[in-house]
Amino acid sequence: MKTLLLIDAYAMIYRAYYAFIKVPRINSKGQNTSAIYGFLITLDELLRKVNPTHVAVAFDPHGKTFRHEAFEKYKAQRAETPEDIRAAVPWIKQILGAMNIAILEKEGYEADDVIGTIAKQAAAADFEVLMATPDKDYGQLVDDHIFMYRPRHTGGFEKMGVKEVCEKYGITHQQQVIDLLGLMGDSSDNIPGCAGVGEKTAVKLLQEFGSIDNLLAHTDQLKGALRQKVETQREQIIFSRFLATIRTDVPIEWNEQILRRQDVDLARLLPLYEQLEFRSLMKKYSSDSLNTQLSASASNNAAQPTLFDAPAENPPQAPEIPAAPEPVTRKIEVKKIRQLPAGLSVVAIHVDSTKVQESRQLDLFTQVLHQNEQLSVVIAVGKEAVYEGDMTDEVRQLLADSKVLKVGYDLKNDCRKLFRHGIEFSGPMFDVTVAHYVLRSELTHDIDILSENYLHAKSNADEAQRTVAALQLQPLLLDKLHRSLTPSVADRLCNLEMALIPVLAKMEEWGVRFDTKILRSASSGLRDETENLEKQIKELAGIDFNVNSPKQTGEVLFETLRLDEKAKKTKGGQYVTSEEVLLSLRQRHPIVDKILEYRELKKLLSTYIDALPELINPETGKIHTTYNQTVTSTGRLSSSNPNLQNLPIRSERGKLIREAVVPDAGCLLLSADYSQIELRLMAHFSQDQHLLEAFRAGQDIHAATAAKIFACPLEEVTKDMRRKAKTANFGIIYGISAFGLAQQLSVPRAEAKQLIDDYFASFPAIVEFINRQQQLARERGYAETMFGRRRYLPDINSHNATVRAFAERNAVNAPIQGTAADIIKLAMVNIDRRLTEQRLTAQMIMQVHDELNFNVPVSEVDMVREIVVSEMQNAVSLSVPLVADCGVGNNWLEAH
DNA sequence: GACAAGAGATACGTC
DNA sequence: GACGTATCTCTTGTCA
Repeated sequence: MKTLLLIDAYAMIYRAYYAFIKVPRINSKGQNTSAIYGFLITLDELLRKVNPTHVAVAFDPHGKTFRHEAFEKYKAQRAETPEDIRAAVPWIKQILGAMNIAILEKEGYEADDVIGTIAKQAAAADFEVLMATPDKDYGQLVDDHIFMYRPRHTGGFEKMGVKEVCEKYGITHQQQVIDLLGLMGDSSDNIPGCAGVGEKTAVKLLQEFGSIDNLLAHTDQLKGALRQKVETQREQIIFSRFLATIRTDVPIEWNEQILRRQDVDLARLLPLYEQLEFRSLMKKYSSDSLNTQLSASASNNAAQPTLFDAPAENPPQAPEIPAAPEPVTRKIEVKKIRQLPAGLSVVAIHVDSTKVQESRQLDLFTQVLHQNEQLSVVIAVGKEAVYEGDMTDEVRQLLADSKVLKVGYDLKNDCRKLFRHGIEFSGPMFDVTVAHYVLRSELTHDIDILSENYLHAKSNADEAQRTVAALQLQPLLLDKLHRSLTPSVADRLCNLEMALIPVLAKMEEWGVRFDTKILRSASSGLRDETENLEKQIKELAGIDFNVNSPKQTGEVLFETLRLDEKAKKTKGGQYVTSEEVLLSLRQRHPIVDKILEYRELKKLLSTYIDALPELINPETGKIHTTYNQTVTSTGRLSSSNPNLQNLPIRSERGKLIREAVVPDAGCLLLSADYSQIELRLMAHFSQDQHLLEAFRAGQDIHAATAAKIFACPLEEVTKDMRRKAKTANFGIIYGISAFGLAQQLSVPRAEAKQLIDDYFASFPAIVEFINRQQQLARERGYAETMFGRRRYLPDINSHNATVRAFAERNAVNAPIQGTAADIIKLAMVNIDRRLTEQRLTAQMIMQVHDELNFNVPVSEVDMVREIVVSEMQNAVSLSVPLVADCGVGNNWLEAH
């Protein structure tokens, strides 16, 4: 059998060169011979292992190829070939010539086209063809006679036929390599592919659609981001496929003779090796006769270099580097604060944080910027502050002056820093990000983006420029708010949010104390338990896998153990392994319960027990969360770093974490939460008589609902009836569907539907309320809270039923959830004021949507309780009582 | 090719 | 319905 070895020269040279990159081979003349040496080593290994009867090495020509003509930029952005590689090529060609190995190079075509064409010709002549190259695109050429011979990074080569290529890439036909590369691209071959699509996604798409053509014809079957990517990059994908396609019709004549392997011409070869100082390679040929040849030819060496003196390729021109633009430094005039013009009413404030962000040392500097006759004051904190001047009494007065509007863009943070230094910062303030949140809660409120959108300012501003931008944005946003919401509504909402800023700043700054002993002692025990469970899970599965990986867990449950033949899949094509699904499989296999328990413990450990102690500030010994005032679209706050609004409470083991939330020494934790605030609002908004009565009578609202739905006396309501009524109540608030309700209750869809029908029949006023909210949203394009806070719902008139239904649920939920948020915010502002007025040292330290928590000195408990409960209950007046329950304890769990 | 960083998906904690 | 975080998986850029 005749065997033809075809080598892709550049691909192998690159590979060889980088193999020596750490310890390059430099000879005594300073020449880097890594590429040449590496290539020869590889060539030698190939010849020994394959022992071909025929061999050829293909090079890319210098000029343009047909691909360049199709696409000008093709390979334009490819990094310049390293000079050492350029210089190596003429040497390698000389050496190949001395070895009598055919060099293939065809103008207008790349090496892979030449190899593709010759390979097909050779296969037709009954050769076995091995193509030595690391490039993936050669996969498309393999057939019964043609194989890839890919270098393995562990050493050696892998012979790949049709079967191996298909297996490696997860495709069914080797020709799909073209489509695969067209989608995933190939950086080494400069094929762009579809950005954002890599190997995994490309394989998935090909498995589903078979080809690029079919994929592009059915992009409507794709979802989300992927669809976007594919649709916007249609042309690039098609072009990438073109680039990835190797030609097999290059006009070259099949000439078996020149490919035949011949003896090495040592008389030519050894002098080359001598010059390159490849002593070890020379030894391979050492024998007496060879030595004679060597010494005979050595005398000719002087003439040899001339062959290479004129390099085939010109060295690359050093690209012209444009001079870096001079950094624009704006000299900022520094003035003493006492020079402030009289009658000033608006000042922009910013506490600088560039130098010493978290310093708690008292060392303040101020700077005054003039901007359009208005003023902004930049206060730098820390010893290395860049600004001149001292923290004067004038600045202190300014910060506390109730006649000066303080404008800024992250005033909560500024408040925190000043508060930390005992400097009062109060009275009218205007944070432009918060104002913009009131205007359009669903958008982003980043100061740079606001500046860009409303002031057409350039991005990458520094803090001083941002402060000035805030000053300019203030009247603009105020005007927009007044026009959009009416002045009275806008002022009321704005005042509420702005008044909340220093309250939140204090809450964050005060922080929450955690008993780390409780957490640490729980940690080791739970870790043992999870490790134990993990072992058991793997034993039950019979294989080793990562239990933390939903993907692998799904494969174990539904492929290895075959627990459910019709298992649900996610959008991404994986098995759903959510708690809900697992609960339904508990009876099928003992592994299910183990996984559920493992997940519960793992969650507790990684999200809370092990994470929280890390977030304790060493200076204060407390955890200082961040309350985000501008993220939710409903008006709620959110909490992050850490999120203290989702500490566990439901599960037995989770309660331990709330036990770790403790007051300071000499203090108690006081916890007050609104009772059923959302359902009370529902009663208020809908004026449903039964609900109103039940709340006025102080009944258990879920039991009362059950009595109504199931048409029985209150005394006869069972636990299960109450549970269903409770779920239905929440479902109504969230605008849940029959499907969702069925899932929540794990009852058949029909039963859930019946429950909803009964609920609506029992509470017709609620049905009217829901219809009214949705109708209003359709007409106005937004939903609105009692305080006038808006949530815009552009999707309410969407033609897509799913999208529209989501907006419709929001139309009901947003006013309820949002009004509850408005109410507790108002209560927070009022409580803070009362505590200050009465000179109490109790600290409001946490807000969890319908609940407030305080660190209270024992002596103040009664007074604080009275203030908190009355301010919460009297924040607004509804048609039903607004009830706040209050408890006190030595930890959060006890206080509940 | 190995590695790190970032993005997206999945799951799950709260109200 | 509203969130934030941990983890895994995949893509991409960087350094060889």
